[in-house]
Amino acid sequence: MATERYNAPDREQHWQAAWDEAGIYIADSDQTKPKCYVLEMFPYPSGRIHMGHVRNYAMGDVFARYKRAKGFNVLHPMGWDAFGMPAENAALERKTHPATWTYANIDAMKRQLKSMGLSLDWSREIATCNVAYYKHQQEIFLKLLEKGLAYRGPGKVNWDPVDQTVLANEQVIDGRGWRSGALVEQREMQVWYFKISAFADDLLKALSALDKWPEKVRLMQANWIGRSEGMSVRWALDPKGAPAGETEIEVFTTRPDTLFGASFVAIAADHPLARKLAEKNAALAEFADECRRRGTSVIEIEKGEKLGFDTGLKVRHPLDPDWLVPVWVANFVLMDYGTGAIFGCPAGDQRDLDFARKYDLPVIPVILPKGADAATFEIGQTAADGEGTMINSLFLDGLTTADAFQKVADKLEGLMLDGRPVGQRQVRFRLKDWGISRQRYWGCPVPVIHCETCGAVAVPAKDLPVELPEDATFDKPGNPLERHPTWKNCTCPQCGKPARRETDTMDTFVDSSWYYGRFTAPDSASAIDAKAANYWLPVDQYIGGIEHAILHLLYSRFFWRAMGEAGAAPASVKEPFAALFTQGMVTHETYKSESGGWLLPTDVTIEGEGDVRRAIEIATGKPAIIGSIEKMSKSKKNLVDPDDIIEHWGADCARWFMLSDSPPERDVIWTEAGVQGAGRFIQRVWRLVTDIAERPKTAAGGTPSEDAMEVRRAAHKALDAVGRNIEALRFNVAVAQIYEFTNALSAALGKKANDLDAALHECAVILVKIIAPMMPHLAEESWARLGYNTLLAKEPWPEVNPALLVDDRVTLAVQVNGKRRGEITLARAATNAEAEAAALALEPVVKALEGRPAKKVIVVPQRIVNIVA
RNA sequence: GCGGACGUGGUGGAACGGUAGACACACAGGACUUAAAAUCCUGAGGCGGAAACGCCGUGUGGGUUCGAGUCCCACCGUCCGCACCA
Repeated sequence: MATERYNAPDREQHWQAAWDEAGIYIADSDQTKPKCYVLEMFPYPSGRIHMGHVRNYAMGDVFARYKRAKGFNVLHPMGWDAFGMPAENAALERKTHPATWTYANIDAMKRQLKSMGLSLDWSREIATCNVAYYKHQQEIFLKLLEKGLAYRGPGKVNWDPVDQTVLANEQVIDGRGWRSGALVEQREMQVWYFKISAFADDLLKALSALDKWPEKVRLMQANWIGRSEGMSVRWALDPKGAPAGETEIEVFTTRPDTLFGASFVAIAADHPLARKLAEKNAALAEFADECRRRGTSVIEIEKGEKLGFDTGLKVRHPLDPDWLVPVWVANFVLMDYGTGAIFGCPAGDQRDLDFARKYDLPVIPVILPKGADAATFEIGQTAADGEGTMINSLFLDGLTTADAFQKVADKLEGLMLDGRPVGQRQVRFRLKDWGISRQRYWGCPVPVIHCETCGAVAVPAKDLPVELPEDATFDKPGNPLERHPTWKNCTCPQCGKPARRETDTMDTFVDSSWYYGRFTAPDSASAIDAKAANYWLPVDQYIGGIEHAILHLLYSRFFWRAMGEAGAAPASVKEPFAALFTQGMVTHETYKSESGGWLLPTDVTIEGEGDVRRAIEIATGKPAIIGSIEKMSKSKKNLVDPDDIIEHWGADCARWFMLSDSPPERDVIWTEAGVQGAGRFIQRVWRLVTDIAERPKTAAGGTPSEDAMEVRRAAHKALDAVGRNIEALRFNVAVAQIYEFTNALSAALGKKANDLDAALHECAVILVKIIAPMMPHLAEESWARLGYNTLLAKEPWPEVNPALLVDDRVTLAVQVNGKRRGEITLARAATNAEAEAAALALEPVVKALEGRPAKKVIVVPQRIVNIVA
């Protein structure tokens, strides 16, 4: 029967308008209902959405629509992470104001997102660059300042000479700015910090309760926070050659048990002692400069050698004053971890061993590994850094490494040097305070005034917000606030004298550290409405890219805690995100022209298949090179524009393809064939629905036919499986279940039972409802076609009929010695004895047994029979 | 170097310790058509065989188990993260 093709672009616009008009995605203010807060990481308004967004938001939308159908009051908001460098770069390049550029991008992207048919509550839209948002951020900042959770301090900062801005350590990649790619220089300046280190222990401990987070993200955060138990140990400096006033070196170690294996002490190039020595030692100064130039990134240091410089100074061993140990400056010792000084135990640490071998320093074995022979044990090129028994360590000999730790720690805490204990047990974290100062315009101004008399003074509440001046100039790099003629001039709120406004703005990670809270009451007069936050938070399902595993997610966890302590948010909710899902990237083949330039997928045509598959550059007709499959990126031009796809195939098609096949946490490869497949399925559903809609809807009485029962069982099994798989975000498996059910439904169309039409209608309704979260427009159109005049988007998820989930006959595999020999089909209720008898009677089984009796028969009901011969 | 993840057909991938390869893509053959597209049907892990069927098969080698893609050990490979964290 001929059916008109489903015209996706046309119907999609129709239904989007209908949804908008009905306002069905506005979250209900009734706080007595069970709630579900679904959130995808909000986008930076770059101007266009990309396929990664499509995937991210499609996933969140499926979850949100499903939960809505399950009766939850769903909050599914969207906003814009709208501050940041690109707007300022655009201003520089195109002479448009960052605000103009940003809001134009927001408009364009909002239109694109709307065309995807996402069930978003746009009434809660937030743009972080809007003063309505950032004025609250300034209030929060001042509360943190009051609590001592924000502070200004000196810091060695990473200076990006291209972006003219400070980068957090975390934002420097391979010694280069993570956005600009420029080589980063070290600079010393006064900057603003958030005291995330004060929460290190809590942020670490609370990770274990985040059981709906991926294990790998929790692990990455735990490693990032980096708790280590050790002790600080003070080494007296031998006066010979020591600069005036320098009498000791304090090191931090996690292995005080290996103290008797010490053969050197190494300090960082930036250690105060090294600096003093360098003043009078040109060679050392040169060495220290070299260390700074090399940066601190792992890869550079790894490729380079471990370098040291012998200062000629000596320190006295804390447990043996007659034992003098040389002091070196080493490039692998970092000033900002621990005390910037270590003691080297080559026998117990691989890095120290490499260093000792290179500079010919003594290697004293102090740990005898388990199973090693004391008489013959020696250290070659591999350090014994594990557990074992202490040797060559005087009073520690014979103890385990763990016992030795405690014994030596006790001893050092009892020993005195200049009236203070030589050693102290300490817990240290590698997590450093979060530097938030940015020397740029397009960010939230830090609401502080600098007065020569009063120092840094908070802007009084009545003077908030501190708004960005609109008439800044963007004709050259650097901070437009700094060079603005009037904006920074003000009077001190305390003494009234002329003063200077802080020109730093905040890191955009601050903006995204609390937006999820603002969404719960976006118009609240205070930053956070406690009642709304308590109802909606935590976010029940947060979805975003793995690239935010540490920074954004850790900052948010910290910031919500800090807001709680400062009274800016209810302290009852500690963790903002109850469940986290990190989706994989969208990848695509890359293409290059003969001359080596990257080509867009739309610049080439593909001919042939498999081994003879080749690409032709359309513009020139010349062969193009098919490259590797990579993450879609502007630089490699392997982009597919969501607009093109949606215009041609429809949003449902793009959504469906994004959810099919690849597990959501893994990368998905965008292929033309895949989209076509999704498009075909849409037409197939449409034909099915149309066919069924044209049948009479009468129900037949009497005993249901087996044909009807069969297709109904398929429907309810799919319904059950799809629900559970959406709940678990296993969209690819849910898609497969739907395909399977669709196949069963197609097959049933040709059957003739007189009660079939009623069953088919029931099945079509189920089909339409289970595809609805993924392909909402097609589902809505199908729903109407089936004769309903309500909005499907408001319909509940169907109830599973448990009786239809079980088959009355089941097939069991029959194995002999674990090898499959056949199968038997039995009544579901068959006993084990019946199953055993049926299995043993099976011809291939008789043959395999060759007349031997079965030694043992294992029957797993409804699954398998295994005969052990 | 450290930490983590992953290895299943031509491809993407399924598989509570229980019939490996569901489902899809690509492919081949057939039906419909003047033809194509669309659609429908059929086939397909490898080897051998006309077939029945047999053997092999989830990176490699061991182990646990009646039974291992799944659990354990060792290795190989690929990918990701990283701040030599003392």
